[in-house]
Amino acid sequence: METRELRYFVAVAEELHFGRAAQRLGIAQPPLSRAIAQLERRLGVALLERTSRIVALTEAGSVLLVEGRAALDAVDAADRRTRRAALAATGHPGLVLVTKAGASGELLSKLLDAYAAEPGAATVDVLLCGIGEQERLLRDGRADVALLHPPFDTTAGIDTEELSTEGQLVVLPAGHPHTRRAHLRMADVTALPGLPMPRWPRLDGTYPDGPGPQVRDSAQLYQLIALGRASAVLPASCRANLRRDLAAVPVLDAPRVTTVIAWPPHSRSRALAGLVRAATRL
Amino acid sequence: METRELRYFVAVAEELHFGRAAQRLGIAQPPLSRAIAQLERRLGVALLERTSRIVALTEAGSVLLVEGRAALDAVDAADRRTRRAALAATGHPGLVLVTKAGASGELLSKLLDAYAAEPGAATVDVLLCGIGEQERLLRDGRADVALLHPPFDTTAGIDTEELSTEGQLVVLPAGHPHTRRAHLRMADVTALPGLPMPRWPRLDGTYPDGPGPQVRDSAQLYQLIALGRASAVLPASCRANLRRDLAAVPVLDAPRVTTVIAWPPHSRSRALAGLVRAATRL
DNA sequence: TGGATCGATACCCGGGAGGTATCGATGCCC
DNA sequence: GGGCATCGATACCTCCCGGGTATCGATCCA
Repeated sequence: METRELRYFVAVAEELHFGRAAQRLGIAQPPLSRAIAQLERRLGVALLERTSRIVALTEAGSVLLVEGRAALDAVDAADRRTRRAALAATGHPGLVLVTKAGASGELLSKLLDAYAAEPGAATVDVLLCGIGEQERLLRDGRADVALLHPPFDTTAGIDTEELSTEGQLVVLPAGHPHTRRAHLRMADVTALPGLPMPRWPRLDGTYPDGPGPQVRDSAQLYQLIALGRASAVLPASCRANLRRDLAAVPVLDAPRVTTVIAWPPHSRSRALAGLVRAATRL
Repeated sequence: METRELRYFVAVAEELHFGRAAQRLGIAQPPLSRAIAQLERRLGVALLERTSRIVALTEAGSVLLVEGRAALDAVDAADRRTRRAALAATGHPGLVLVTKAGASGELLSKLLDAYAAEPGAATVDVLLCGIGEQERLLRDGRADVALLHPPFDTTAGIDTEELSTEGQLVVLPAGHPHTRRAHLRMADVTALPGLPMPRWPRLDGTYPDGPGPQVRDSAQLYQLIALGRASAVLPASCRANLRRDLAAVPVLDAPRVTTVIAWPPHSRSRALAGLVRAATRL
């Protein structure tokens, strides 16, 4: 199976429309039809049910969609990591670390400092991304290492090492009456009148239903809280970089948040090993 | 990057010889040289240092060897799993479970029984393999699920769930004086006079140096122990299927052996989920 | 029933993958 | 040190296959 065939199949399987898929791939529709037919012939498996009106995945087709995406990611990763290895040989950057914007800021800076202090440390580029993207970036080679928060972030097929756990705070507008309390309980902060929890986007970009406002990043979230339109329960380390117009109160019975450092399996990089070692010694 | 290019590169990188690699691939040497040159041109990276006498990997080349193998495994896995999904739709087999011959026999049969008793259980084919092969089989799609014994088996990039831990026994010829003891300690069994620990092959098939006999599987091992040429410390479950002419004594301070059930990440199969569920309920 | 939509088919063209012959460099051996 | 063997690169040819355009055939809708 050639990667070209896989790319074509994934495009059709995602669009469920040969015309649009061909457009996305930058080719005409007939060669795409032929390529898919040939792939099916070679596999000896029907991947798509097609009438002239509707295209649908067979059982085998949906398996190939999932597996094919993973395989394409692996090929992309091989490409990117090879290019980066060549750059590294010419003295260039070392590692790309990816984490969610606003998460574990303090831990991250401590980690970067600790690693930079090691002899022979590589440079570390920090890449901030949205929710749930880290795994993808690790898998297709755009990043070497990530800070994740299981179980919110999935860690399937990724090697991890636990770094820290921390409690959570509720973040409120500065003047809110609850901010005079030393601590609160979840029961106090769910359904605060007028301060609903915000809704974060799912992986596909859509938002769940509910009363809270839609937010895409922590800047939006803080803005909304400052405006008195929302509240949020966040890991304790967010306090370090909280805006002046917000206040935070510990929530005793909120689940503790763990932070792990994660990297793709079978990585042989010395730089990565050093960073992980520095992280576990924090 | 096309899988053909990757296959070609991996062949050359493993042989470090264009002629032999071409032979292995079933093509002539010139197109292979050109394909590698083109791959290097497209990546913009030197992968091989070649004189007319010697071919060596560059730093980037060894990265691509590791990553390329992983990518090819992923492509193979996509192929195999798609084919098997199509078979499954026609009522055919369900899962392939791989484990080391002779290991966790009792656990395995309990697992198979428990799963078979579930409504809608798929058929499970059992595949027995040598040391350290399981990970590969899982990764390239020849198996769906494995029983592993970390830390002896590597579990990088694989999802696992712990099933059991058990102590270890020393296996001795039936008449050996130690077999009258209720239990022993490691100090008693290392360096038993005339009964050295056997040497198992490494991943590449070579054997470490040492006094013990070379063994490739448990049948060979048992034969040698029965002959009074070796002894071995094995998981307690081996007692169930021990030969009559062997005896086993618990070793109190031997490290406990854990058995995990392992499967490739991002598996969506209902059958696999059912098997894992059955396993964790044992 | 006629038109619009959409995948499949027919047919053609060009690039590239693979082959053979040969070159050029390097190490070895007498 | 010169002749030779080894081995990767290059030159050149062929043919297959990937991609394009034109068109067909089926299906849904008005």
